[in-house]
Amino acid sequence: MSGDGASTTSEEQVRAIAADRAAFRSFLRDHSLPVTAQRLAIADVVLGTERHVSAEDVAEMLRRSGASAGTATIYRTLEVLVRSGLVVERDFGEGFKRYEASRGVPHHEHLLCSVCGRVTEFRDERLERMTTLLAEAHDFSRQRHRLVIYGLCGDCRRGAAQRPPLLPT
Amino acid sequence: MSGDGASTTSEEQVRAIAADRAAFRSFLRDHSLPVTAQRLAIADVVLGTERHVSAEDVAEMLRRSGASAGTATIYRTLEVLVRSGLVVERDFGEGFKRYEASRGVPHHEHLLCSVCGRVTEFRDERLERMTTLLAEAHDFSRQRHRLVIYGLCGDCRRGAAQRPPLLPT
DNA sequence: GTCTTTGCAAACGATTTGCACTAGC
DNA sequence: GCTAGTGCAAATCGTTTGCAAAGAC
Repeated sequence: MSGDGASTTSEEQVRAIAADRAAFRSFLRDHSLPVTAQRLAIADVVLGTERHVSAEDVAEMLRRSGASAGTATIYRTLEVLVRSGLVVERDFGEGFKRYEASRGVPHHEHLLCSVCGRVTEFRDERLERMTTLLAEAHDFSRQRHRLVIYGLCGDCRRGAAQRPPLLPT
Repeated sequence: MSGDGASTTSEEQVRAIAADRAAFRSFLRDHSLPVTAQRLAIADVVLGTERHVSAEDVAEMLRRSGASAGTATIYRTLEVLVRSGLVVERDFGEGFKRYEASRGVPHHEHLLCSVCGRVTEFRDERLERMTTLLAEAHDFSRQRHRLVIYGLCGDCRRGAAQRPPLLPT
């Protein structure tokens, strides 16, 4: 589980991404949904990055890769990706949604850098248990929870990256 | 710290609310901001409830109390209230913001009922410490955090309140 | 060929802003 | 009276939807 910045794409990740792409094609077929060039291009972009991308990021990344798709198509395809379970929708209270390849990874928390917008993930078992107990203590049945820690990432604290979130390579 | 539902307004709360209203007037004077009827009406509504209200809720509550203010004024006044420190802005990822009287209460977490929209607050010291440590472990300087636990409140679990969030009395 | 997707443009909901008018102080 | 606030309407932003043309199977 790594951040949004450095794209240290390991052998293993390459395999995981390829698997996800194949899974999406299967999902489309299994649900009798046409496999269109746009859907594949959008899936490639979202499944191919570690980043937590916005719909606008996706449009930008498509443009860079030569492909393109209308705004409506991007949103509609992101919805399909979410339904397929390959992508998770996130709302960090920034005024827009972000989408993250789920990679079959269990629930995890997020650190959001207030300066560069970089998102880092981490998982903590104690937190899982704690939220269940806290909910119970207040007569709630916990369904899910969301923890976001806002702060400065290492780079920004050291004055390195004062720039806006870098789009992926 | 109680929920949004039952308005068990205790003696102490009445005093706290009165104090907040006075504090807002002082804030306006101290900053050479005109004390207008609209500002006071909006402050009364937001400071006078335990609920986490949306801008629309405020409009509705104003209407009920006989007062009224344009949408723009509501948003502009909410901003002043937030700047004064008497009110805190919240985003639970619902597509709109909520505002909560801060009452000088320290940071706390929220439980949000997926059925009736009720919000319950709680505070947990371990969580405060834990988030700082978690951030450090990932080379982040923690500024603040936000935890929301989504689930079913007791009433909704028992099938009691299937209705939308009740506006306050 | 039939049925779904696509893309554009219009529609949306929450929030913000421009500007003539009104009200604090 | 001078300055700041108010209200309305228009504008904005992210996202959704209607609909004719285009593409998957």
